[in-house]
Amino acid sequence: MSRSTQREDHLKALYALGARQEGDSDWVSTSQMAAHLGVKPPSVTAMVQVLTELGWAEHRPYHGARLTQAGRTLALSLVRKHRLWETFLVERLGFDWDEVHDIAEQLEHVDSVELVARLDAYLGHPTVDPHGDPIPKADGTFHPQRDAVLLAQLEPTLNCVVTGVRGGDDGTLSALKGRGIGLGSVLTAQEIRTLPDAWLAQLWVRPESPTESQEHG
Amino acid sequence: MSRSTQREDHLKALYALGARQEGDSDWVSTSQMAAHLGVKPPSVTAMVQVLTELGWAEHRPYHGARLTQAGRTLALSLVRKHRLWETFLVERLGFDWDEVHDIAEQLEHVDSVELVARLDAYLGHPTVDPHGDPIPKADGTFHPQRDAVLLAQLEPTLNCVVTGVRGGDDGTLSALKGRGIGLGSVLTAQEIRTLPDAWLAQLWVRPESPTESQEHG
DNA sequence: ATTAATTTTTAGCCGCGACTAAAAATTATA
DNA sequence: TATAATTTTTAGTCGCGGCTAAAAATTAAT
Repeated sequence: MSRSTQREDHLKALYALGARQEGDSDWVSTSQMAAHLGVKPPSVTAMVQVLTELGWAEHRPYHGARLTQAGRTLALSLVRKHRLWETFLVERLGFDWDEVHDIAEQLEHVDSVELVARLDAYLGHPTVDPHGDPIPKADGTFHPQRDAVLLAQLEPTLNCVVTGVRGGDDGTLSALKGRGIGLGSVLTAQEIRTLPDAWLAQLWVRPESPTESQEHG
Repeated sequence: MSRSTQREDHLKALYALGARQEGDSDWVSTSQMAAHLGVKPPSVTAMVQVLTELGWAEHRPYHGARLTQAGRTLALSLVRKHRLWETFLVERLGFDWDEVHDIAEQLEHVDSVELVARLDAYLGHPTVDPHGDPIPKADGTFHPQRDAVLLAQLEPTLNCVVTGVRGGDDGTLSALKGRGIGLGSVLTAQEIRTLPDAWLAQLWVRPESPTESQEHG
């Protein structure tokens, strides 16, 4: 791998752990990042200092790190690549949605703007990936998830349709598949009560009326 | 990039520089490899020793290195991945054949046997890549180039059809494109006499009768 | 057959990105 | 508020894969 892969992974971790918005309440601790990346905290401290020198992050010692605007833009381009490749793997190569994360993790580090542009066009400029997560546009903007809420926040009398899975580690994804739950799955209010608590904070759903049911294609 | 990318690149260099066949006349010098890879000879010596420890190469000091059977198998799988990705980039994403080398160079290091298998199937199990080079099968065997000869060896009265380009550096490829020469191009005997000498040893062609002409799709 | 020129290897160094152990700062508790 | 527990940073080391400079082997030339 190119030597900048590690930097990109730290940048993505910073983004993924909540440093998404501007503001002063979104600092991420080095130990959080370390846990996320599977390395030890001192390694993160060192890398965060590199990111700071590159102008991609700022670091308040003993307090945390967060992305600069430049860093956020870069992180978004990585997320974009990741989700476009996942879409390719599922829609064109026929992978299941719980198999693609590790491969996309490698593909996202391939460096070619032309490649990303052509892949995007080839896939028909998709706005969401196979997990239901939105795909940032080339300019860094999103099509936001419309009307979606986390299952934990759904009123307990409502049915819903699954529109995405937060996080996306393969363990959860294959567990969901084992229960027959995927993008577009309809969950009834009763059914929801049988689900493990851990999933309630991970499933994005679009609410429906208590009685209504809906097909998906 | 994963740390083994460098090892893979050295392995490919060893393969590319003629250590393809079994035998005792195909030793490759470390300086040859160094020039090919854009590094200095001592770096190659060190890496060749690593490959030797892994059982992928053998090294006779001051004489050269060559692949073991295991190393050759691995090198072939890299060539296979490279050429499958080139095929994808040209046939599916619409790249020109002179633009894809660097991108495929990165894609070939993505590690997933399942991905290669599915990509191969998606492309319809192609036997040659966009440069006309044969794509090794998963078991390491080739469909050999049928009836092809280098243009330098063609009898000067014969017309021919271009079936491949040896080497494949982007400079030559775009120069060829500038002259309107690509896979399937028909070259007449007169036309051939106008070509730069350097190309005669790089173009694979299938001979035709002196008068016959042929379409290509 | 020596000696000279070239090639290759060895020796020693550097930057990157991990690590452990120890020091410093912060947060929690008494 | 003073002290204890925790978190974070600093200090120092290591492996990888490059590098340069010097030594060793090979090849060429006298």
